Amino acid sequence: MATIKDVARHAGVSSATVSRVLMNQGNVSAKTAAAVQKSIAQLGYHPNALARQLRRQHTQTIYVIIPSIDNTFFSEVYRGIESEALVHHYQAFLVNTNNDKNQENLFLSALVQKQTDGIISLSAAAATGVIERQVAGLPMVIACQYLEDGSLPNVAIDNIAAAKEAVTHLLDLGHRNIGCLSGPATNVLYRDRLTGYLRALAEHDIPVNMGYVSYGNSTLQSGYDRGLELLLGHPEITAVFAAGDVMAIGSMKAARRLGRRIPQDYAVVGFDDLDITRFCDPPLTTIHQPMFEIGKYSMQTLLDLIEGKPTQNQRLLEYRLIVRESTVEHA
Amino acid sequence: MATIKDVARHAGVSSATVSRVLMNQGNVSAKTAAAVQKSIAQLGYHPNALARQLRRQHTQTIYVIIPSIDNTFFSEVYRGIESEALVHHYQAFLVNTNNDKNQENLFLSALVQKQTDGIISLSAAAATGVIERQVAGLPMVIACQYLEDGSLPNVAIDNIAAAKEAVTHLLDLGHRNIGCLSGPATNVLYRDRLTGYLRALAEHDIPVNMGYVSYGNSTLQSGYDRGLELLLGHPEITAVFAAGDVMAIGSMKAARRLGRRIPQDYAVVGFDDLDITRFCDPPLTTIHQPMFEIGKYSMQTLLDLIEGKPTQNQRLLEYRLIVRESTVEHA
DNA sequence: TTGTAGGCGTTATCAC
DNA sequence: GTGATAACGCCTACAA
Repeated sequence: MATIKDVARHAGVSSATVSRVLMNQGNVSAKTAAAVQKSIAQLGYHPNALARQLRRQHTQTIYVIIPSIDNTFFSEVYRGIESEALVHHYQAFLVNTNNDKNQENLFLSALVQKQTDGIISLSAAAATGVIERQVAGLPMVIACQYLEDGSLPNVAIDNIAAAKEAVTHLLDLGHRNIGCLSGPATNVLYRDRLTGYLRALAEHDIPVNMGYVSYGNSTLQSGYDRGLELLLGHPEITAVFAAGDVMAIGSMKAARRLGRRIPQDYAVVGFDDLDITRFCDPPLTTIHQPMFEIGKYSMQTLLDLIEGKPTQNQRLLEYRLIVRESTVEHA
Repeated sequence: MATIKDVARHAGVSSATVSRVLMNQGNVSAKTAAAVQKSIAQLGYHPNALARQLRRQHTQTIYVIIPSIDNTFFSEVYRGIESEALVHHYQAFLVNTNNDKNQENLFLSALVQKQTDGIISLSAAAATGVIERQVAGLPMVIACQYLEDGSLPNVAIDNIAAAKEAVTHLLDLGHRNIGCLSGPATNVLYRDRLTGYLRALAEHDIPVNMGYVSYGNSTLQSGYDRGLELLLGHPEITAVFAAGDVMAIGSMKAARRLGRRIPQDYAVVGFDDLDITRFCDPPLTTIHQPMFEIGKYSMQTLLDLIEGKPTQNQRLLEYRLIVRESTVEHA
């Protein structure tokens, strides 16, 4: 690989001059500039980002930590991040943790070493405390999730309220035996949504049957498995609140398999409003999360952090219930 | 951020010694090693990867270029790459081009500058020639796609043969008016699948009606839109071959909207075998691609390239037709 | 307008 | 076993 010195030699100037034309920071005669450009082209020279960043002490780079790359929810959030990053001339890269706490830790530590300018994490699996110690001083924001001690800025929606609204919708339709397909209890997000579910029931004086709540892992298969169990174990259930669209869709297949018609025999409401919810049969009633905006605001917050500006520690965006055809009045 | 010098000073040794314990490369007395470790912990020192990589001239890092992060097909391929990378102590990062040729070019050049050890691209949108010139010498392999001049190693399946098999399945069921939902004609992949479609028809002496083929962009919405058009413009069509599951699923909604029953009135076959195909209604007949293996072999090929070993220039993996309930004998 | 030189944080090669 | 020291490729005072 050609270095700046090679270019300098080739153009018969000093490396300082080459550097100047590289950052086209005036102070170079048009003539030398042209010569240098020519040499650059001829040698196929690319500046070495490692050296440059080492020297400049910043990278114009941020990394996004994603818990599971195969959930389109995260893709959409990421698109928001990316678009905002682009505007500010930052390059966004991605890492995938596969929902693995160790992976997350590993990446966190790798990223500090990589001297990136900042991190946005869509995961908060690693223990609180560990995270902050890892990144010690490196700008970082959490999106969609949050740390329970509130130590890192985060942007998300109010998951408790949203879940409560979803379940209330079911209650308003007359359902009384409502199942809950939750995610791993280790995840604040799912704990919050479960809380919302419980609160909605409480407000309607419906006694809680913990046998009605099942913990999956937000895959289609687990939505199917847990959904099947739920229906088999508690056939009196007429509606289900799934704490994620992916599980909701999995559970719809389980219901079909048992001969339940959706929504007449079994109403289902999801969470997230993934694209696919408009295309499944029937289209899914769900909570819409402003994924793109979450991404965008996370990036803005991160930029503020990077630039040392004061930042809001928590930003809650608007969600809304989208009623489609998977829910209907209880017969 | 503490540097190696800070640690050295704190432990009362030279930075060379600290470096030695960092790479625990013997030649350090147990006692000093312990002292150094202690200082490292106390100062919360993390080696600066930039400096290290600059010095070492390699990064133990590879980047994967993904055309659209929201297609779970790529996620699965990526998982294969990642798992293989892990084994060989490489860190895999991701970049997303949003199917944008300029983005792809931009990233290519950014990655060269980043001095990454290698690139796996699941996209080949940038013009042939441009790509090679960009990466000039940097190990790179293409997965799922390929360059038409064969200049970069690639691993994929035989898309022509696979598409032909899918369409032949439809023909064998007695369908004669078969639509084709293709992707952008600028993409070799979709051109290949279209070729497969045409060959199957030719082999059965079915005259081709180019009005039966429609070009979408592999989103659900576009599957729906193009599917609707197709059915509206050519109601005699009884089956469709979609060159991707995502479009297939979109088109199923279009068919339902027009009152067509799947598969009785409208048979549909997809391509890829995404997870979701097992969970939609009816489950989708499709071509299974060994996504994880594609990823794994790409990474292996890349490693060979990095280590200067000889590599196969093209590796074609096994696909297979999975018949589910979205296709049935033509009435 | 241009060149010289020092340093970013490491590691590797020498000596001792 | 340990410590100077040079170098990786670049940028930026400072001089000229």
